[in-house]
Amino acid sequence: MPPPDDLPRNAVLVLDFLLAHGRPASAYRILDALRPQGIAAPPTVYRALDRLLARGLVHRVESLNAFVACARPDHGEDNGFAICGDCGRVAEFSGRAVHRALGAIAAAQGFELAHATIELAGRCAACRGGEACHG
Amino acid sequence: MPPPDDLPRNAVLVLDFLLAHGRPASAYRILDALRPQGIAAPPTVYRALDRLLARGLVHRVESLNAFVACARPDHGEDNGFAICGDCGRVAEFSGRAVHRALGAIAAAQGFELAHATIELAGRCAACRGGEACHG
DNA sequence: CGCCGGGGTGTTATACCATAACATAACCTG
DNA sequence: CAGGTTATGTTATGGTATAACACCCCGGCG
Repeated sequence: MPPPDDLPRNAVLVLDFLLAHGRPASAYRILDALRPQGIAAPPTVYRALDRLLARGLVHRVESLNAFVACARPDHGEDNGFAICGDCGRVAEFSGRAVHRALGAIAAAQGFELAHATIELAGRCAACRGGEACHG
Repeated sequence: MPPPDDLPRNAVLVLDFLLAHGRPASAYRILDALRPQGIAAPPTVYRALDRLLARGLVHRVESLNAFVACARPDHGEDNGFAICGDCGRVAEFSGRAVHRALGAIAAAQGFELAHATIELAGRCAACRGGEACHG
């Protein structure tokens, strides 16, 4: 079930902008860019982004508080980004690649690794066990 | 050169709070907690956090916009966090562990993996080559 | 002593990121 | 047409982060 192309108008506007932009953009940057097309307030942008995120057509880049068009929508869910501090472009790589070797990824791409952020979200063993763990 | 303990007063207050807190806290959460100790404005907290981050005594958790005391300051720089969506606690693991197998980490800890965020920051091959790449 | 300098701090104001809450419009369907 | 659903518009607000400037303490030094 590939993502159907029946995206609402605003989602299309946002996605087209991100694709043309070629690097991550903050929601407010998107907002400014789309004002001429009638987008006037933050919630409009965030709603469009929510749809696109749900379809896996864009990703959120946590360390930038920004959003980027997915380079390869056939990817899995847990992707990585190699974020260039100079040009702001990102190289997206599959989460499976992480199983290989994180260090090798950077080296193979000629990427000078300054900092890696790795975050897993879910539920810990204690909480899965049904115990009250908020103490 | 282990980090000397000559931390300024405010950094000590923030670090002590984070250690006692046992999980990530936002800067404003810290601010609220330390008002009784005379901390009154955001910049005070952020300055203290900057010092602690520089010494590796706390880490920033990007996906939460929050900060957590480093569980093991002997770690390397690029650590990962397994963030429990229920209790908010994080398990910190060494970046080297990522070289093993990300999936195995979650399974071994009994952590139910909902989402992984992997971000590398640095400079891409193009920018390292000295080319103008901001086009 | 008087001067200077730097680090740490305090304070105000502001910019940026994100969402709650509510109103409206378009559309399909019975 | 009535009623539901989805998308959108609008206002207001809350959460995150930093710029800019003033102040104080303390130590070196003429």
